[in-house]
Amino acid sequence: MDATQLTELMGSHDFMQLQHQLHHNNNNYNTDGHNGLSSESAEGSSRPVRRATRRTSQLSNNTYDLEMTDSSSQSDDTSGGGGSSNGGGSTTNTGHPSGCSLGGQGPSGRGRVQQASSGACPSTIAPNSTSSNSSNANGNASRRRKGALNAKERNMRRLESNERERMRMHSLNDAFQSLREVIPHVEMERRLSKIETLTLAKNYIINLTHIILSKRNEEAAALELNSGAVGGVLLSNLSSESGGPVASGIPANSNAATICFEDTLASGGAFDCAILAATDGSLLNAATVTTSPAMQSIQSQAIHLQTPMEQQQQQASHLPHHQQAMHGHGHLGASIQSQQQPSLVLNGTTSVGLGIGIGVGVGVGVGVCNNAPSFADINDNFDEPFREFL
DNA sequence: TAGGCCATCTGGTCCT
DNA sequence: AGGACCAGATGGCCTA
Repeated sequence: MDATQLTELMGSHDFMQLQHQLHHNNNNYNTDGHNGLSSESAEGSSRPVRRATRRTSQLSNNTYDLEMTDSSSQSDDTSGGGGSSNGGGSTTNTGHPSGCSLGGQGPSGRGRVQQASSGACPSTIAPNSTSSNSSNANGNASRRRKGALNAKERNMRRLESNERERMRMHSLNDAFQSLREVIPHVEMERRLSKIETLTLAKNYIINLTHIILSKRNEEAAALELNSGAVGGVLLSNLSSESGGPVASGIPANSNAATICFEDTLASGGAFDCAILAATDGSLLNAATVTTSPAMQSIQSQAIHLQTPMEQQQQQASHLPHHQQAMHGHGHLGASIQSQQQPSLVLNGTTSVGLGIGIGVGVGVGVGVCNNAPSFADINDNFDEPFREFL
């Protein structure tokens, strides 16, 4: 499937299909904790094959002369990226004759947590060796001899820095791989690139957000029809941190709202908040969107929060009904448009009461929902993901 | 062969 | 002071 097809698919917002494809991809892509780089994951994918060789430690083949006195001279020999790595297809550092491995570093490791054996891998770094050397010298660096010793230590530090950087990048790549595994995407001949992964993740989040809003709008409409109550969801427990979504970047008269929901997908209870757009007609029609179980779960939670009590509390805000309206939904009919409050917080830590109502609701034009400022005023790229996948 | 993507090295800067 | 972070440089691998 090429990028054009991806674009079309994303344009359809058929997340059920995406979810299906996600499952399919999860079966195809390597998830063995090796960053999807093993050769097994390379079936039909060239990148994993290539990167399988990259994952091997360059240090395994680097023959740093720690006795050299000029670190700049060694850099000429060791720079050049993957070129110095072994050409093996294994992910287990087969390049080193002694089988030394710097791989297997967990993504959670930060900094130097790898304890390499300098004895078994003379050309690799013993990450703590320097510190131990320093400790052997009673930590008195000022008394170190200048000249060759410093150059030697510089080389060692450079090697350590290289290893840390390598591990850091590995962790980053592991995170990318984790992201690939949780976002639905269509099957491709190759693995998603980093930029594709980020773009898709962003779009996915935005679409999820829209789905929640759409669902909420429908529910609000239903409640109004049944009881005549004012639609809307109480904004509860909205984070009021100064750097939070509400306080940052949303004009007081903007239609933008903030939604915070428990991330049921990946973060295990973390609270993800996203700034939502007031509708400008770009919102999805929920009836046309099928969602993944996780998304449906989110939606059900959203519905659950729409209680009459919450509606009453919203009414207590004394905001005119039409001013409480955040936006209308282009697909839901005029009777609903002036009663949408696309603010939904499922969880959080700090209540700010009428956060949305104050920060967002006030000043929204009456009955001009579709013409009101949208999130695009805040983020010009907001709508763009819906027009084009990548 | 050009371009895309990537891993790694490297030196500078920021942060604790 | 040392580690994290960042961006530039370099070169390999792959596809069109």
